[in-house]
Amino acid sequence: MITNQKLRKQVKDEFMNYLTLNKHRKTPERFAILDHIYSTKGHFDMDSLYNSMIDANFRVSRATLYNTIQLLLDSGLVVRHQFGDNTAKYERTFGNENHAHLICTSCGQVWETKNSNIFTPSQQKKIKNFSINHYNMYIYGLCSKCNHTNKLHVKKLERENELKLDIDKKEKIDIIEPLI
Amino acid sequence: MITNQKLRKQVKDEFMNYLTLNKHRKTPERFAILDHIYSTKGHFDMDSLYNSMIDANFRVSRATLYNTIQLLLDSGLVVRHQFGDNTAKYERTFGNENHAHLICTSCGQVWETKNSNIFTPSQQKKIKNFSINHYNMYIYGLCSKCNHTNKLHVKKLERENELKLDIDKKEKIDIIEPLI
DNA sequence: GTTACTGCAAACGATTTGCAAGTGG
DNA sequence: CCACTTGCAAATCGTTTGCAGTAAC
Repeated sequence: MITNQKLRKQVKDEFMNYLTLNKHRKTPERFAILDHIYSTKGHFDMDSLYNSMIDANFRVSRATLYNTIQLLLDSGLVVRHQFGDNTAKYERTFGNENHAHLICTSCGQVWETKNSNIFTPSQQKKIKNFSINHYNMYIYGLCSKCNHTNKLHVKKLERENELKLDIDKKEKIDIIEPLI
Repeated sequence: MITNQKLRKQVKDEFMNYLTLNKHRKTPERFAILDHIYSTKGHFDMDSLYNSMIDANFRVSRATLYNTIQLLLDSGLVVRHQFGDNTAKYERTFGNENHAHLICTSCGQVWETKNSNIFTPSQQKKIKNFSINHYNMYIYGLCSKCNHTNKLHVKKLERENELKLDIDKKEKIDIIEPLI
């Protein structure tokens, strides 16, 4: 288990290399943003990053945040997600387990799977003419709470409409039954 | 092999059911939009959908397109993607092979894999307390063209900087070597 | 010193919303 | 004929950009 202190040093070195190689300047803002991102786990958006940096008494403009996040994406230290809404979410690349995202289409909450080895090396070999850097997997469905509510809702609607769902619809609903 | 004619009828019936069940009105705009989407394959965004409907001599407002696409998402007939940029892309759910998306982080082009059975039933069982409706897989990396350009670029930068990449960086670059 | 970077505010563009007119049930 | 839906235009909101001042190199 790598310590957070060590990880922060490693990614700083990595970023330093990236900036040197690509002839970008090493400003305090850039390292502060990287370090800030790597001092917490989980997802964040630009607004929460901005607020959390201000709260930590580090004055930085939104323009600089957007500028820097692009460098972090390019250097592979941060990944970008976009779930249901139109606000981009970001996540540090290292120090997180390999995981897929579970997005509830009803309440919008996002969960993560633990240690999902969905993408094995043998499967990677199948993909020709493309060199993989990283991947994101988004699984849409209903969380247990919404699934429960939804089933009651569908039943209610069926009754109200005195209408039976056709075969296609039935198959679809079968798919979204809870998996033990 | 299902004919496109038959598929269009099926999804229309499905949409009809959805609208009935949820007490939404069956307007000509809604069915025209669905049918328009299911008469072509591939990705589209709201702007291209709007223009292509106008070209097909069907006057519809953007407000109605956004309204209707939400119903189509809710009914599961259309899926939404958001790749690198901040424009949502959409895709019809049925009549497409099960595929993952390959996104080149350099040129931004998007490819699809054919018949990728990445997500097997046994893997689905691992996910507890979540009922899966559908999933999207986004694989980021470099297409063969950009990968070639990038390797030359990195070599050039290394020479210019008289700098060897450290171990971490080396490992990372290994990952993005072409896979046969 | 030169040039890239920062911060600010204004611009941008995709999406959403308010409201009057239209139409499905 | 009621109220949901459409179309239009204005509003919204995340993100990008232009520009003047600042700092990395």
